[in-house]
Amino acid sequence: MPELPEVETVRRSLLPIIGARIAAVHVFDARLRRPVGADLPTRLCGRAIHGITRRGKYLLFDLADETYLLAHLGMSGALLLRRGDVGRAPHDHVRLHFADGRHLTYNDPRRFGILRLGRLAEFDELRHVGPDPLTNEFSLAALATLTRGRKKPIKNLLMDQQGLGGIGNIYANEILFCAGLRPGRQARRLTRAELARLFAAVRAVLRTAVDLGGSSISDYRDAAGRPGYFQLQLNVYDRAGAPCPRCGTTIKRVVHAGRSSFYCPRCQR
DNA sequence: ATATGCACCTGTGTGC
DNA sequence: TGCACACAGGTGCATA
Repeated sequence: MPELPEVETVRRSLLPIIGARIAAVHVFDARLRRPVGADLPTRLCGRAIHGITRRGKYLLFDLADETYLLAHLGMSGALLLRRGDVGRAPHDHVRLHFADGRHLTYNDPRRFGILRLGRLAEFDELRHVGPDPLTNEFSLAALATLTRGRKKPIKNLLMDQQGLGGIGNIYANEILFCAGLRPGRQARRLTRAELARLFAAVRAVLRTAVDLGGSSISDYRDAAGRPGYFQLQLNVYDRAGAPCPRCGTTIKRVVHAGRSSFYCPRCQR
């Protein structure tokens, strides 16, 4: 479910918990991709949320004293901020209760997500997260460096979190449509002009998707339960057999490195 | 080093 | 209706 635009939308929808103090923690099921630490409740209780930042698809809750709660939503994770008695729904795994009566529930049917407490330097998963494509750490020159000498398909390079943090399968496909590039093109074969189009497309697609609150394809919601609207703007993702919105040619599906790629054979070269 | 295949887990849609 | 199978927003490890 969640790529950069969805995670950023969740982050923004969680900002109202800044300042809230954690009064109780319930771990219903610790079996996530990494098991939730048995000491999580003890270590969280009494702490307050001082800030929430994002690194690629990861969220970092600042708990002060150099301690952070690291969260990743995997393929199907959601964080829901509510108040009152809501019971335990299927796939509710962890719930933080705040002193003011609100509570934050981590729900994840596939359990590919992560909730982990520690210091920044302890989070080895963050070492594989490259620069954020929406900041000025990312530039045309940086994109050119990333692609230099790389034989893999440009789509898989865009999805490599070590190069750029936050692009997943939906947005890689949409970015390449916007840039007019086939997903299977070898990264090192892109011309200067194509790299410039690609750079602009990364920025344009991700910014628009954040503005629209991400893509709600089946069940993605932000922390307040609101859906995103970028799914209404998808040009190629999951549209195999349907007409290209620009030229009417039938959208094709191929597989690159085990992930579905969608493209218009006429608009994308 | 680099690129791919597969496993992890549950739900959903499709075809027989 | 039941069943088998393919596929799904991600990542990390094993393998060439």
